[in-house]
Amino acid sequence: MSPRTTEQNIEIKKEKRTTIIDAALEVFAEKSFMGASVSMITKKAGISKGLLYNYFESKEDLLIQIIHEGFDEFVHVFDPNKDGVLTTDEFEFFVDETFSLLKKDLPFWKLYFSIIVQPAVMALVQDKLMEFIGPFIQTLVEYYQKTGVKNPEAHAMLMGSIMDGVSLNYIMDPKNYPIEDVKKIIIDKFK
Amino acid sequence: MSPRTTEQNIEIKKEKRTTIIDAALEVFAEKSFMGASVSMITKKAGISKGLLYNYFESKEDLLIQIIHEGFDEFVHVFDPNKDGVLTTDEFEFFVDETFSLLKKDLPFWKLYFSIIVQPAVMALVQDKLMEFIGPFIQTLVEYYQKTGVKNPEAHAMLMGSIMDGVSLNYIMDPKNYPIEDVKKIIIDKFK
Amino acid sequence: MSPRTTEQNIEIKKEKRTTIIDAALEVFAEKSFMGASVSMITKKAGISKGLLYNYFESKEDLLIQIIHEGFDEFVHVFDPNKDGVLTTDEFEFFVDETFSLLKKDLPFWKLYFSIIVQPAVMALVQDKLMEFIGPFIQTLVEYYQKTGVKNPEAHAMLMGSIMDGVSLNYIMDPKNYPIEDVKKIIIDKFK
Amino acid sequence: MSPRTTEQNIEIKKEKRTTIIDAALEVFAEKSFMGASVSMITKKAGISKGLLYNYFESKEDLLIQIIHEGFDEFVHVFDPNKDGVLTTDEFEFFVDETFSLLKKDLPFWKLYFSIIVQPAVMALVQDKLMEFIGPFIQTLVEYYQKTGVKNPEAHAMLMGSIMDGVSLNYIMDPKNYPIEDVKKIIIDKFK
DNA sequence: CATGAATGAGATTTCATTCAT
DNA sequence: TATGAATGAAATCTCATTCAT
Repeated sequence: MSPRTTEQNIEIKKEKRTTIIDAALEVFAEKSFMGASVSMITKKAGISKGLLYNYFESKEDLLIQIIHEGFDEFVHVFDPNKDGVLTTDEFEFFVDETFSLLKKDLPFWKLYFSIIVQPAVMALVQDKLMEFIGPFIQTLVEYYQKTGVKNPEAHAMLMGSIMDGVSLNYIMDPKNYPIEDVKKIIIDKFK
Repeated sequence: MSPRTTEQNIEIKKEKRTTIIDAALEVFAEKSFMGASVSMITKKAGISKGLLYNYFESKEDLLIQIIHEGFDEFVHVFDPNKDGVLTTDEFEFFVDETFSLLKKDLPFWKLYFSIIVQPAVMALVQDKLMEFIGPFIQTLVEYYQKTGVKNPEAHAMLMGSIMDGVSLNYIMDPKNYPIEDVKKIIIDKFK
Repeated sequence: MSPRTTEQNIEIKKEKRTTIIDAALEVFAEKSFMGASVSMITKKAGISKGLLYNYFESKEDLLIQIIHEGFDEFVHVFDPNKDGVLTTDEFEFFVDETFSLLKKDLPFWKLYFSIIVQPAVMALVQDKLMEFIGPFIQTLVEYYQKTGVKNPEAHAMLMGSIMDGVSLNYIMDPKNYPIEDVKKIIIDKFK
Repeated sequence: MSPRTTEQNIEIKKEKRTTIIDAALEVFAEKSFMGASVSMITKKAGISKGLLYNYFESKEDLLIQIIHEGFDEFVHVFDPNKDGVLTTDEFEFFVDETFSLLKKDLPFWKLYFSIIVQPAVMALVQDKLMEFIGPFIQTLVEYYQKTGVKNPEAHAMLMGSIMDGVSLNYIMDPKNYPIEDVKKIIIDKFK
């Protein structure tokens, strides 16, 4: 039996880590952070309880890492224009891309919404979320400044709220929510 | 000598019940249902743990009663027009009234949003919520049918989603959210 | 409103006391002493919890008084012959009377059997029970000495055990237990 | 380094399970099911409260498993003749074996008697008990039919009651109960 | 004499986390 | 790296008892 190479070990670790995160995401989405137990997660991941603690320091740490990585990936994917100022076409792309990302990782966004409505849990990931949401809103503010509406800040806030509201309703019932029609109306009215 | 009269006891019960519900609402709003403990609630209410169970059968029962009473009151207050069809003026009133109610009972609506994103908790109050949300959406659909837009269902869904999104953002930071400006934009664009 | 006379008050107290004991007996019989709660008893008796403590010092005291009174009454009724020595006819009467008493107060005897199999509860009423059971067995020993069997002590123990065994099975299912036939066999074989 | 082997874990589980059951049996025998607390059991077993729930779903489940296994073992040991019909010699063996089993596991039979006198607890194990007691009585009925007594059913019931009564008295005070002499009288009179 | 709201200790149960292997 | 038995703190809930009225 030759020992595993370092590369193989790293690969194995990465895969197992992903397995755990995926399982945790599903359980968190269903039960929320407080309602999910470590047992549920390890059972779903098909690993022992002890092993989870080789990868994450605690249940809280697991949550934090999930959120951090989720948003890092999000920011990576979602940045239509490096300078942060949107053209009208980019605004359309922006709306489109947001809902497209939603579909790709429903459990993550379910977790996101369950976190933001729980101050006690929100505190754990507040910084990371702000790091992401801040520029997002800022980009919108600048966009509406450019379009010349009277109250760009309120427009940006509303637009952000709409994205939240539509996302929230979509993830609760993706099958029946008329996301495409809704998207068209949004773009039509808010571009 | 003589025992407390029945009237006195009823009065005591009513008041204490309200005390408990108010305390529970605050704790639920802060920690969500799963994250709130009965100890936290009774401590905030200034009573012993045991006493809560003189008033509510269980923590679940407490939640259910809070939700039921909250929505019963809501429906009582919020009914712009008995026939369920809105005029444009009533639509304005409708938007206005929604946000006005929000302000009156922030903890209740925080609880509401923390529930709808937790399937396991949502199941406990699903029926009651649907009883309330169904007609709400239906009223919007009928309104948009009357205004003659191309896709009234999608408009209604979007409008409902917007109310959710704005409410969600408002309750998370009522001080800084430009609710009045946002309301004007909504009415302007969606009436 | 003239005040109640002392006699009336004593009468009322006695009746209420009986009401409580009867209720307690039923609940104890169904749930056993440990499984019965004071609430169950007061509910069944139709009184407040506080009132029970006007009549009995504690749940334990209630049990003790029930047992004491039950056996005092039993001894009062059940004493075929003052000198404690049975004739054959009296032996028949003795068996007959035992089962007859059983029928008259099933809950009491259910309680009795649930107590004797619980050392921790038995300790509370041990003395009273022994006060009653001792002479009972002694009478049987003397009877079998008189009949000239080889081992009167063992006969007496067996006879006592039989009375227990039959009683136990009878109270568990009075409708279906062939108590009359069984009695005949006992008298036939053990007189 | 390497985790415990599956065999080791199975071994540990089996032993600990036995430890818990033995402790529970002692506590149940002393306090009865309702009067025994999980704390008492785990303290006697020398384990933490939490661990009991790795082995049994609940206190009720613990009781049920004890009863099931107890009777399964009993039926295994106690089956004088496969065809279920006793000869006179087998009847003697039957009586003998019953009391012999009693001696081997006093706490179990104490538990048994404390259960049958508590309807609320009896309900939990009713089925299992009937599964065992039914054939037992049936075998006796057939035996007395064969001996040609007038009322075989009553004889069988009485015989069952006697076994109960003697057992009950024996387990309450094994040191002083003249079990051998009593056995002889039973066999003499009821064979 | 009578009520039942209230308490607090303790019951059953859950669960994040540790650790021997 | 991986296991899962084990812990202990804390959760939900029960209940005998007290006490203001």
